[in-house]
Amino acid sequence: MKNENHEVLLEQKGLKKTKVRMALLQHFMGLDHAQSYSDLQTALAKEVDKSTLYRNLTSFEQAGIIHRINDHSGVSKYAFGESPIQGNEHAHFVCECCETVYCMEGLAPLQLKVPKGFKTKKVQTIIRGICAAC
Amino acid sequence: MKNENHEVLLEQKGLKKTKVRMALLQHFMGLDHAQSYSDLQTALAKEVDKSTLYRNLTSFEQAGIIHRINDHSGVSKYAFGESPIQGNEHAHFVCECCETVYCMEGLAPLQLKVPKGFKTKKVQTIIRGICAAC
DNA sequence: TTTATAAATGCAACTAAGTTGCATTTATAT
DNA sequence: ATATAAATGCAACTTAGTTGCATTTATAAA
Repeated sequence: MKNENHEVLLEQKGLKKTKVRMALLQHFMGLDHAQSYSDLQTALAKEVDKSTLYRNLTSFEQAGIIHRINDHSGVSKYAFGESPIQGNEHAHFVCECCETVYCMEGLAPLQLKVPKGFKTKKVQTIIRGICAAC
Repeated sequence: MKNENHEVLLEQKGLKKTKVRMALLQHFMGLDHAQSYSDLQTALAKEVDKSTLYRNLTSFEQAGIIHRINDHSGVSKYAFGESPIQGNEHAHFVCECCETVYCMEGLAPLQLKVPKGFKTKKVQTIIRGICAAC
């Protein structure tokens, strides 16, 4: 991916093109699995301030550039692309061996019957198993 | 539920009958929704030490008395009964209005196709919507 | 009933995630 | 070139959850 693309993306979303954001985009695109805050902190060689990082994750999430995933590990993870609960319906796969989280695109959404009085809006699915790398 | 039942349950699981545990069981049984640490801390009038509470939650979970639920809120919640990923297969319903988490018993587990190299072990489902109380 | 002992409790100190207020810096539109 | 709104960095904070250790308590055995 070229820097050009990142700039266009940020502009589209009305976000200023800053070093931290360019580095973040660079890092997210081309990754096939989700990143925690500490993964990101480690990956972004030039130390980025904690609050700056979190604020950018929030901005990106609101802009639909990334989505936040809760995988039962206790910490949020973030992956490129829109959220499954708005727009891009997909499931998440958590490897029980390496704890890596992948987005599984194109899985049929499921229908579940709920008790009287309850109204389903969205269904979120986490698949646990062993990933291709393990 | 009588105290008798709680005592029997603890004995069955090889756990000592203590005040904190009896109070916890008392609280969990008869509830139709999940509790966070802070819910529990508030509910157990007689202040219980944080680590004692967490340790008991862990013991109860290991004994299959309660199970831990991740509802995307960032904090774990706990509900009476065995875990859906061992034994008691069920989905969790999260109310988008009041954030209450309910266990939905008897929902059919589903088959999802994953990419080559990935192996599914368990599927966890969170249903988001509006609950009967809202 | 007393006593030994292993487990449970309470406390303090800690880690790590995530948030907030504020002063400074920087990207961008004019 | 400059004004301005947004982004950054910093410090201080909150809350979830954990750990080590000394004390207490439930229970089983004498």
